[in-house]
Amino acid sequence: MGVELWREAELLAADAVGDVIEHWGFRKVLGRVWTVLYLSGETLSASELAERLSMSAGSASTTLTELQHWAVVRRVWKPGERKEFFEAETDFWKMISKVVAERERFVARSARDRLERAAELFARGRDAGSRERLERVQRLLAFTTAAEKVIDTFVASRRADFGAFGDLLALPRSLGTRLRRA
Amino acid sequence: MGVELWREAELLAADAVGDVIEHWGFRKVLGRVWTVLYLSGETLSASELAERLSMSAGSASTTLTELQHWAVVRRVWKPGERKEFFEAETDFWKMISKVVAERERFVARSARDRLERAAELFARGRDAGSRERLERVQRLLAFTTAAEKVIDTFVASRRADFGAFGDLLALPRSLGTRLRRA
DNA sequence: CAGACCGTTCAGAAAGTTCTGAAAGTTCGG
DNA sequence: CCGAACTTTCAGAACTTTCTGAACGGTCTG
Repeated sequence: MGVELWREAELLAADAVGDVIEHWGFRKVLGRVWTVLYLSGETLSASELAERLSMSAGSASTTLTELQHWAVVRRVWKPGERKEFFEAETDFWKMISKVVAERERFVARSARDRLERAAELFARGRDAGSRERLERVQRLLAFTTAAEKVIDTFVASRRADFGAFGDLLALPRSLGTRLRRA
Repeated sequence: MGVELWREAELLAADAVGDVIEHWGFRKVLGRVWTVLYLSGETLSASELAERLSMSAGSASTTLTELQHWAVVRRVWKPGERKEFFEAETDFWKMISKVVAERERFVARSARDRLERAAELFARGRDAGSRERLERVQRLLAFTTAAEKVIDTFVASRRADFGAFGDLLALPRSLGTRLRRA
């Protein structure tokens, strides 16, 4: 009877965390599963988790593998037990630095690659449009470089300073303004 | 003839930025439209943008309104012109602080509200499961409070320090360990 | 004040994502 | 090596998000 009460509360909390996690670009269930594990304070089996969150065995398997990949959940072997058990990681820094190091770095990198290809194409053009755009795409490139630097610093020191982005994107005064001054 | 060349490059760059922006939880088109505006360096009309990115007039309208909401694009009125024109915001800080202040704060807030309701429910339970879970959900609450503080500091100073999260979630030694010690 | 022009809205279409359930795969004890 | 216990994989279903295109409403011009 007491159990019904906290099961409801557990789902409420799990869903709240699920939303935050979804907002960070992951699936909601990832947050829900982690939360149920965290609140339980002990290890749980995949089937137990599937049952508590009414999800299929398949989904539980996929979700737990993914959580493990992000180092947010640990697989625990128990001697004598056929099933595998899982426990929540509680070191937030471990979790977030893995995500930032892997995922954010990847995004920044792939954006930079593509911007570089675009820059090359602009550089080939002889017309005014290409020349102007080349200059601006180079600003975007400087921006990705700065972003990569912030990511590295963050992973190393747990701090991020966005001051450097200040006016990286600002465009030089327009031709009209320049002429007026001269 | 020169134009064909840079139009392709422009789409490449726009799509690269689109991916980054999507990764941040917005629609890809938002990034694409901003990029075309940024690279062009001048104001463009909604129809011009729709044409360059092969999107419908409806989509262009919705997208531009949303970009404006995030203060990432400005609407510019030109005397004598029937259409409205748009230009890209280039002050990165303006853009990101608006997003963080509005969106991240909202997420943190709503997660906290729901965790508080869950805590109340756990507090009502008299059994051991509820008591243990109450303690842990309180750690999650402390976490959201810390997160809200980081957000405020970030908006005010352009810097974020995640050090405080360190061991906020860590659980006390388990019963077994405690007994072994005593 | 009729018609062209422009921006917005919204129902339904299209595209994209996530989940289920069943089948195949793996491991282990007997 | 058989069968039970458990996990993984994946095709298709269910759901969610995003886009299109047509209709509407406002505004300017001749």
